[in-house]
This record gives sequence, structure tokens and C-alpha cells, in this order.
Amino acid sequence: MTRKATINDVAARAGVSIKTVSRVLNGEQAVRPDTRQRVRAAVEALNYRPSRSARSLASGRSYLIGLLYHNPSANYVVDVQHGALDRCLEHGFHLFSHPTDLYAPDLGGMVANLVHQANLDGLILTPPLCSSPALLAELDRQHIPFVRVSPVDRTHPSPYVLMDDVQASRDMTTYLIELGHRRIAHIFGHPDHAASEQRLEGFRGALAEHGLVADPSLIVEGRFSFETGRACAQTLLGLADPPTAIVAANDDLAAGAVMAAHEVGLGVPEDLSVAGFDDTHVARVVWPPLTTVHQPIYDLANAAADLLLKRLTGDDSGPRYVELPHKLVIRQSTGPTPSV
Amino acid sequence: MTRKATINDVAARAGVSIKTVSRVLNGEQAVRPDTRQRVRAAVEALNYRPSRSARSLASGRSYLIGLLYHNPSANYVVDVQHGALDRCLEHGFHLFSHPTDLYAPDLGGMVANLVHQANLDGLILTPPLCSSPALLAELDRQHIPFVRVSPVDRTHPSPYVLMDDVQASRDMTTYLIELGHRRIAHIFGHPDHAASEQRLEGFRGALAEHGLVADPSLIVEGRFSFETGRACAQTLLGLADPPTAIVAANDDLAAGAVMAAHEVGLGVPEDLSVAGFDDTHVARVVWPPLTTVHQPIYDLANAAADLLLKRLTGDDSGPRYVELPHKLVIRQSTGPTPSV
DNA sequence: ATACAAATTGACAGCGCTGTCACATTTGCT
DNA sequence: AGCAAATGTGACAGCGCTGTCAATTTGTAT
Repeated sequence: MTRKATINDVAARAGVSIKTVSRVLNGEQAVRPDTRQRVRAAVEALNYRPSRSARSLASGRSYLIGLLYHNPSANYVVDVQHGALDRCLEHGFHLFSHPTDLYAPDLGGMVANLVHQANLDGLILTPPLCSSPALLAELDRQHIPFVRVSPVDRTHPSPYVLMDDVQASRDMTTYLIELGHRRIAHIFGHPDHAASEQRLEGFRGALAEHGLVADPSLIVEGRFSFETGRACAQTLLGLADPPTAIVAANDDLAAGAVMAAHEVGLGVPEDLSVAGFDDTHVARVVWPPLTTVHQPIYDLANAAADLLLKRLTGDDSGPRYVELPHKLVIRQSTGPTPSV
Repeated sequence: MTRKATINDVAARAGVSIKTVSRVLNGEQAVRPDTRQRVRAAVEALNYRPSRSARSLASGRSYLIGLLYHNPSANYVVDVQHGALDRCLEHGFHLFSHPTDLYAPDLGGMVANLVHQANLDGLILTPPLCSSPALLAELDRQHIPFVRVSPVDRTHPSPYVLMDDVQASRDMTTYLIELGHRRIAHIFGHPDHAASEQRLEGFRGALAEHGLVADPSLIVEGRFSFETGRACAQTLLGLADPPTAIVAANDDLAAGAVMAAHEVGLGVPEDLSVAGFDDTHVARVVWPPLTTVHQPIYDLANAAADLLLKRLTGDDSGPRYVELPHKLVIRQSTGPTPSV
């Protein structure tokens, strides 16, 4: 095995200066096509890979971006990671995934420190981090570029990607109404996650559109977890006039609700319909498999990375945000209203 | 905000040469205590962080290690990531997590390429990657340091961490036998994952110890997934003389088995006991919650990173491997034999 | 004190790349 | 043909750190 090729080897082989090689590698314009071709061939022949360290030291950029998350759902995290990583690699960047405590006393400082220490070029913020005003303010103050995944505040000038949570929730609720349900409950997500509000809004909207009133006792607050979903459903099922369907703000809550139904001997969906949200792994793993909203997590992260990388490489031509479509996934946890 | 401090600033402030600062930072011995103290103070005062790029360019090392996985279970992946990352950060390293296709035609070359491109100092291999002879051979050939998590081949000279899969499986099976079960089935994991063999071995061992014979028709091969677990259980429950208990090789298989039982109207655990393995998230999310073996994934990864970093920093004094204890987690998917 | 070994410290040359700026070559126009 | 403007290319100086090796200080045994 020979020594790893450097830019000098490539330059020598192509018969140009190292600066020209650098130009080709960085996609600069001022290179004649045949020169460019010659350099490309030399790169190929030597299997040359630029040294990240050298490049980064010289340019001041690290070609590294950070993905920050604070999310109990491993499926969400892994999907986001893959989506972002794939796009980063395409652009010659690398990705650091980093769990980050939303409740850390000095969240902004902590993240800024991480960015400086690892010399990150930019950040991808996932919910609920992307809606921490303190964090956004600190990043702005330190001029750290970032994009947000599924933010709620659309006024902040940073780029973002999202899907229409309100509409998705409206679609799901409408679907249940069309199945004949009239007493429909909602398990609210998590107060820290702004998407929860939107899912509630869509739920209310669908009811209103069909002339139904949202009974306040049918809206209970969970925490995006299996356990809280179970507890909420226990409350709902203990009501004098219990619901015949539940729209939960995520799949974990829905899984908990299904469990609560089983515990009191109710069949799903014969006695109770339960709908989830996100279409994560658990939606396919519980019994019965959950009807849910497919959230394109991989694609959202992919698009987020793309927006960030475009900014970092100085391409400001693209859109400031991307909205991706959702999709209802009908499985077996929902069905017609039970005949009374 | 002032310019980021460099080693020169620290040296100037401490009244020493940059080389001495470098020595202190790298924990070299030949520095007098009071000098060391002065440098430390300057570092502190300036909130100085060495530049990874510069350091890496000069030393040829990247202070970056790679975590490779090929695993459908997001919970496993995330736990492994956290365990490894935490330890890396402690040592001033960073971690790249990277999904890797075990079935890639040129797995070894692909990984070697990744290592060179990102200039990784070492790798952590998780199952089933850690038992690909081709991959290990290529890494050895290229002198790329690595550690293995839960390997089966203990003869390869690389360091590794594991728990005793055979004993864990034996414990679980024994527990079921003690509950009165005599016809106990096993859903085999995945032929690519060597741990599957060990879990089968423990299962057989426990039966033998109690004078029971393993009925071959009660051992069926799954693929570590929910779907295959369901299919396997359907086969088992369709037998003329079906089992009263199932030991599955992981939680996903067990979750599938539980679903299959529900589908044919069998109660768990009244009619059928089902045990999982690994204690991942899904074990707490299905109904009923699964009795399973807790595998200390975070700690395994943490220990793996530790072994690797010790090697990389030239400390060869530690052990070559670490074995961590498992634990039976009794939940509600197992119970006494049904009275006939 | 004196000589010599050992322990500390510093000067300086890169590591492999990019930014700046000067120079060479082409192009477009009169 | 002749000139300015545009385009293409190269020389060279760092980026911030570590490795090498020489210089200096300290300790130890005469």
C-alpha cells in the first residue's frame, strides 16, 4: 500500500499547479474544460481524497454539520439521522448527531460551545429544540447558521422544512367522522412540542367543519409517550359517556391507548378506534397495527440538510423553506362506529 | 465577540512556548508542575479549545472514530450511539455514526474507503458487522484499529465487549421451566447474527439440564423482525401439540408472537407465555409488556469506545475484553402453565 | 565547586490545503 | 492588426497545531 495521495500528486500528474486542482475540486468556475478534465482524470487515477483537516484548516470551514435532537423516539431520531447524513455525504460533508437537553440551564451556551469545539459549519435543529427562543437567539447572536425541521414559528428568518400538521390532523379526524364516529377524543402531544398545538387545531377544525362540537372533557394532555397515552385513555374510557374513537398526537400515545382499551376488555377497532400520528416503527408493531399519518421524516431531514448546505456553499437562490406532503396510512386500529 | 483563541495566545499569556502548551494539552510528562499549572490557567482564562483540524493535520490523527451498524432496531442503534458518544467526548474524540450494508458486494473496500475519506482513527463494529470475516480481514490488512461489540468469534485478536448470551438465554428458559412449562418453543433470531446461535444454545442447555428434550418442530427460524416473529408463531400455534411458552431471540420477534396469539384468540400469558430478548423500547410498548432479558447496550458501547480509545492513545495496559452482566426483566407476558 | 546526566523547554519546519494577488492567455471589439 | 477586458493559471504565504532536535535548566555525584 502506497502513501495516501495528496493534492501535489494530483497536480503533478495532471501537469497543473495545486491551486488549479483545488479549483476543480471546489467547483470554481475559472477553469478551462480540458484542464478540468485532466485534473478529474488524475484524481480518479490516484483515488485522491482531499484531506478534511487540511482543507478545513486552510479555509476555516469544517465541512461538518451538527444534528441536534431531544426526542424520546428512537425511530424518529434514526430516520432523521439517515435523511440528513445521506444528503451531507453527497455534498462532501459529514454529520455529527448529538443528543441535546432542551432543559439544560444554559442551552444556548452549551450548543454554541459544542459548535465551536467541534468547529461545526451549521446545525440542523429538530423539534422541540427548534422552538426554543433562547437557543435561536444565541445562535443568531453567534452567527451560527442553522435550519429547522418542523418548526412552528415561521417568522424567524432561518430556513426550515415541514409538513402540514394541521391539515394532516384534519384529514385523520375527517376520516374518523366519515366512518361514523361522533364522540371523538384527542390525546394532546406534549406542551414543549409546538406541533401538538397544530394537531389539536386540525382536530378541532375537522369537527367544526362537520358541525360537531369538541367536548372539552374529550381532550386530554399526554406527553408523547406510551405511558401517558395509556393513562389518558384510561381517563377517557372511564367517562360516563366515553368516546368511540381517539386521535392521538403520535404513535406512542396511540399504542398506549390501545393497551388501555385491551386492559378494560374493549376491542380495537370493534369497540374503540384509535389513530396514531407519524407512522413510526411502533405503529406496525402493536396489535392491531395503527392507522396513522405518515410523516416523511427521512425526506424532511434530507431537505433540511439540503437547505443548510446550499446556504453554506453560498447558494442563496433556492427557497427558504420546503413543505412536504403527508399521507394517511389506514391500518387496522380504526373502523366504523360500534353499533349501540 | 473576539477572535477565537489559538495556541499562540495561550502560550503568550502563560509565558511559555507553544510547544509547551501542546505538551500540557496532550498530557505529555516532561513538563514541570508549576509550568503545567500556568498553562492550564491560561487555557481556562481564554476558554481555549484546540483546533481539531490543525491538530489532526499536524499529527496525522483525526480524533474521530466511526460507529458502524446494520441493524433494523432503532432503539438498539440509538443506545449504542449514546454509549459510544459519551465516552468519546470524555476523551476529546468525536463520533461518526454510519449505517453500513452488511451485504454490500465490497463491504471491506467500502468501509476502508469511508475510514480514509473521513480519516477515522478507529472503528466500533456492532453485530452483525463484527462477524463478517471479509470485513475484519480487510481492516486488518489496512491496519485500521477496531473493537467489536457482542462478537461471537473470540479468537480474533481485536478487543471486544459482550454479555453472556448463552447464559442469559439459559436463565430465561429456566425461568419458564420453573413456571411449569414443558413444551417450550424457540424462535431463532437471524442466521447473520451469531448471537442467535448462542441464544439457541442456552435454550437447549436449560431444557437439557431439566431433563427435557428439545422437540425440533418447536424451533423455528425468524429474522429478528416483528413480521417473521408473527409468522413463526403462527406456525407454532398451528401444530397438533402447540407450545405453552415461546422464548424469542429478540423483542421484535416476541412482539410478533404476541400478535399471532391475539389473532387466534389466545390470551397472553393465560394461554401462552412469550419471552423476548434485549429489553428494547418495544418490550414496554406491546400488550402485555414483555418479559425479556435486559441487554446493557449503552454500557456495552461505552465500554467498547473505552477499549478503542485506550488503544488509540497508546495505553495497552487494560484488558482485551469486557464482559457485562445481563438481567432478567419479568413483566406480564409470561405466567404459569395453563391448566389443561 | 565541577562535571555530567537527566529533565525541561523552545525554535523551527512542515502537515495538505485555500486565499490573495500577480501574471499569462484568450476573447471581443474597433 | 491592435488594444482593453475578460478569463485562466500559478507562486506563495499562511491556517494552528505536532514532531524533531537542539538549547537550556536542573539535579547528582564527585
